[in-house]
Amino acid sequence: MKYKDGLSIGELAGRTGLAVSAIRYYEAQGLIRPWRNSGGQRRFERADLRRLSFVMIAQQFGFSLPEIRALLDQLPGGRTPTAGDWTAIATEFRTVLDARIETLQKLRDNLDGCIGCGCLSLPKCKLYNPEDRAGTKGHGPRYLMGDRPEATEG
Amino acid sequence: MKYKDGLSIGELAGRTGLAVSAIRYYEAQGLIRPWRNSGGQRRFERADLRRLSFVMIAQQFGFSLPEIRALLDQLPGGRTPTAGDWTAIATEFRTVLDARIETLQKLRDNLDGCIGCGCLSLPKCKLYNPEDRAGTKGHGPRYLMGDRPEATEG
DNA sequence: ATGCGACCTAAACTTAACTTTAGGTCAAGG
DNA sequence: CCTTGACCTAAAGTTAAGTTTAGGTCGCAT
Repeated sequence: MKYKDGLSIGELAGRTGLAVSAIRYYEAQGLIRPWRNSGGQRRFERADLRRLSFVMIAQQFGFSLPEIRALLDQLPGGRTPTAGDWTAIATEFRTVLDARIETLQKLRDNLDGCIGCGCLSLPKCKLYNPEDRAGTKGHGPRYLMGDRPEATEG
Repeated sequence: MKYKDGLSIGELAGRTGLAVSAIRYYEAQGLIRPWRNSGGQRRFERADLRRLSFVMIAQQFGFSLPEIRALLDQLPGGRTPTAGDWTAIATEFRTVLDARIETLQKLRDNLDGCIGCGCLSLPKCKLYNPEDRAGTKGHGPRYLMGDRPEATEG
């Protein structure tokens, strides 16, 4: 198959290491927009290799497909993205990554403090709601590593 | 209800911020082992507050319930865990955390390099299989951010 | 002793991110 | 022309980590 005709889904799968079914799923989620040839088969641009690779990397960082889609939607619509287009996204990406590293470091430091003092459950323990990730379901506050501040220890 | 009689599941839920259904689920997964009163209702030790808090923290760090269970299984069986018992687990925990932070930093640094050079898809890009988390399903290697090393860029 | 909220079990439902299956079509080689 | 593997769609299945529902029981205050 000539490059001008685009890549088949199997070729894309071979290049990226993704399963064919996963690529179809990504299309259904709006992460990628192949066109169809006369026979109804998907055809992809070479730039889609980069798009899919970005999806894979972002997933490793814990991004959900909708989040990744939001990032990809910033790429230009009418033309093949340039290195500059990708750099803009990578920069945004990096900001999130920096924040995540910082959060982990803070958590680790709190844990260090708790190892040192052996508390791990008392109100003075700093491991209270360190990150809001787990509390996003509307269940109210969660009191970590033991009792609530006003509770007495038995 | 007196403390000697243990805590009810509702009390435990109120203290930890967890849903009652979640606590029952954790029991089903072997993370916690309440006894039953004469009427068949669950009764928990106060030490279980700490156990559940640990579960919540470990989840924030991305641990799965089976992984958390493996950690908790290291606690002594016959007696209430001491601060020292918890410290041993927290130390192990910290090791994993350090490794995770280091991985993220490496990834970020690779991303930095790519922002600088604008490659983001060429074989020289370092963002190849940076972490094995995504590749644990037996799908073979995944080639990130574009083409495989031997592929020609079009 | 009675009513009501807290509790019980079992089973079905939920979401994300896919894979698998079933039944058919396309495309390229011999 | 014919076969065969790659491709198509739609729908059902999968896993983790729970929640929700349905139908009943417990326990405590009045």
